[in-house]
Amino acid sequence: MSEETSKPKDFIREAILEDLRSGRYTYVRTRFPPEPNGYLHIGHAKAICIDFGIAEEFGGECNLRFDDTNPTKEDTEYVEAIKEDIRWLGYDWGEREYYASDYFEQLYEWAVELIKKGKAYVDDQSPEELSRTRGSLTEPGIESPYRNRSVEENLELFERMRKGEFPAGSRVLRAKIDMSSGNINLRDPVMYRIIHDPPHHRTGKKWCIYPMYDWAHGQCDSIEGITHSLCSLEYEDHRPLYEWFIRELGIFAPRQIEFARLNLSYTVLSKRKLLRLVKEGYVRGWDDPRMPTLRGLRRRGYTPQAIRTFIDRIGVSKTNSVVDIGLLEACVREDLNRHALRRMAVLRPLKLVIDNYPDGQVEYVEALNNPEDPSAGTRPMPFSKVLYIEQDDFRETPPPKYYRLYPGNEVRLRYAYIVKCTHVVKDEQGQVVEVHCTYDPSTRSGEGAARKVKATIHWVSAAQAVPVEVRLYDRLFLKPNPDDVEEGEDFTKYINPASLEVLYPCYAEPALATSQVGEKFQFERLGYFCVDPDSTAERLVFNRTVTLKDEWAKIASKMEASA
RNA sequence: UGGGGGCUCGUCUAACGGUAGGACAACGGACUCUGGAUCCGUUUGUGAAGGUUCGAAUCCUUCGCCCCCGGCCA
Repeated sequence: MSEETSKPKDFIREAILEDLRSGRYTYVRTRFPPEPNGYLHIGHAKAICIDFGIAEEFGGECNLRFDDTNPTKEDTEYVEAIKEDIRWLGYDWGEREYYASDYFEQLYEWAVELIKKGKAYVDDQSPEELSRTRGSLTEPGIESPYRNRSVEENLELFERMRKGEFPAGSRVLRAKIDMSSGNINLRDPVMYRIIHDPPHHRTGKKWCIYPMYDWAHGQCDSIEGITHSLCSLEYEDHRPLYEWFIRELGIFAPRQIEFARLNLSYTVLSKRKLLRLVKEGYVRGWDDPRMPTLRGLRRRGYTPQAIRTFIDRIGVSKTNSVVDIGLLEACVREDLNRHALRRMAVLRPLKLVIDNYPDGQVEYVEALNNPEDPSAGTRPMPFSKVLYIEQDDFRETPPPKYYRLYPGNEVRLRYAYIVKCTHVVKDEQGQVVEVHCTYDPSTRSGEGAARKVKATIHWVSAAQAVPVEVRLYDRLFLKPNPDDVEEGEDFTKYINPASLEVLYPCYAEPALATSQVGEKFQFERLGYFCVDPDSTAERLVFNRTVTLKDEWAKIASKMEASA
C-alpha cells in the first residue's frame, strides 16, 4: 500500500496501517507457515496471497516457515512440493526459508525457563486421563495430581524426557495456567510430547520430545520478528494462550489476526477429504485436473494470474462463506481470453462435404491467432472439400433459435466461406454421417463478402487434421456444498460420476501438432484447453480448463426446461 | 448451562453517523466472421424488535440464527 491516501481494502490491512501509525511496529513482516504433510490447495493460495501480498504492499517481507513439529505426519517430499507451488503462484521468500525444527533448542530452553518460574510441569497422566480431566465445554477441568511437583523434580523429569528415558505417551510437559478457564486452550495445555519414531525428516533422531503447535508457533513468530501473524478463524481462541507464553517469556510480541478460510462451491478443501478422493480412486492423483490442489489447477490449465485475481476478488473478512466456483472460472476465462492463442479443433466430428469444391484442391486461409491481441499474428489453415465440423453445429430438424447448419440454411465457416447445406447422408441406423453443402466462392474471408449469415462455425480440413485426445472436466461434486450431508451419509455420495469425459479421436488443425506440454489455447467456440503431460509423440492430450460462456447452451437448456 | 467469533443483493465483498456501492451470477439490449470478447441497461440486500439521533448497515438494548473449541494434530 502506498503510504498516502490509498485506503486499505480489508480489515487486516487497516489494522496493520494503524499499528504502523501508532508505532506498535515500525516494519511489517508476515509468514506463511505450512505443515509439510500434504499438497497445497486453492485455500492455501488465499493464505499465501494474503501473507505475501500484504508484506509486499507494506514494503516488508514474508517468511516461509515449515511447521514441522510432528514427525509422524511430515515429510521432505511435501516440503519440495510446497515450495514449487508457492513459486509457481509467483511468490518469493528469498533466503528466508525457515523450519520450526530450527528452533527446537531455543524452545527447549524456554520450556526450562517456564518450569523454573513454576509455570510448567511434567504430567505423568495417560492420554486418557488427560482427556478425562480436561472437563467439558460447560464444566471446568480437574487439576492433575502432578501439577504441584517441585521445580527440581520437573527439571529433572523434563531433562530425562529429552534424553529418551521414557516411552512415548508416558509423560508430557504442560503449562500451568487455569484448569477452570472457559477457554479450553488455557486448561494446562500440553507443550511437549514424547515421540520416538519415526525420526524427524530434518532433525533425525536428535529429539524424542516434540513441541506442540501451540507451544511452537507463537515463539517461532517471535524469534523471526513477525509483526503480523495472519491465520484462520479457528485459532482465535488460541490467541490468549499464545499471548500468555509470550508474556511469561518476556519476548517480542507479534500480533495475530484471524480471517476466514476459503470455501468453494462444488468441491472440498480439507486435506482429509482430498486424501480420500485420491486414496479411494475418485481421482487419479493429487494433480488430477479435477482436484482443487494447486497442482491440479495447474495441470487443468489455470494460470497463477487467474488464481491471484480470484483471491484478490473474493476479499478478506471474518465471515464464514462459500465462494461460487463460477467466480474462479470467470477469472481464468478473463486471463486466458487475453493471452491464449486461438486454434480450431473439432471434438465430436461430423464429416462435411462441399460438393462444388474441386476434388483434391487445398487452399490456405489466414486465421487470427488472437483477436484480443493483434500482435499475436496469424496462421494459415488448410481448407479443402472434406472437412470436419462439430456434431452440435448441425441439426437435421433445428429447434427454434438455432442458427447453425441445417438443410437449406447457410453458415460461415470461420475464416473461409459461406456454405449452404443441401442434403445429408445417413447410415443404416439412420444416423447422419455426412452433411453435404455447396459453397459460395465469392464469400472468402477478407474479400469483403457483402452477405451476412447468422452463425459462424469452426471446422478442420479432414486430410490435414491431427487426431488428438481431449479430456473434458466437469465439477467434481453434484451439490454446491458436498459437506451438507444427511445423517449417516458421506460427501462421496455426491461425487459427479461424469466429472471426466475422454474423447478420441478429436480433430485438431495442423498448427496444434507441435504444441508442448502446458501450452494453453482457446479452441474457438469451445473453451480453453491445455496440453496434458500424458501427451506422447503419437497422441497429444488436451485438458479442457473451462468452457467459453455459451449463450446457446443457455437458450437450449431453458427451452428444455420449459418443454 | 462455558468460552470465542460472525450475520449487507443468489454468491463474495464495500460503507467507519450523511444518497447501501462493486465483482460474479441472472435478465434485457447493442455489436460481432467465436451464440466468444466488448459495450449499455435492469432486477435483487442491511437477521428481528426496540431505543439514541435531524439522520442508523454503522451507536445502545433485547432476541434469533450460523460457525469454532473438550488431539500427546496443525
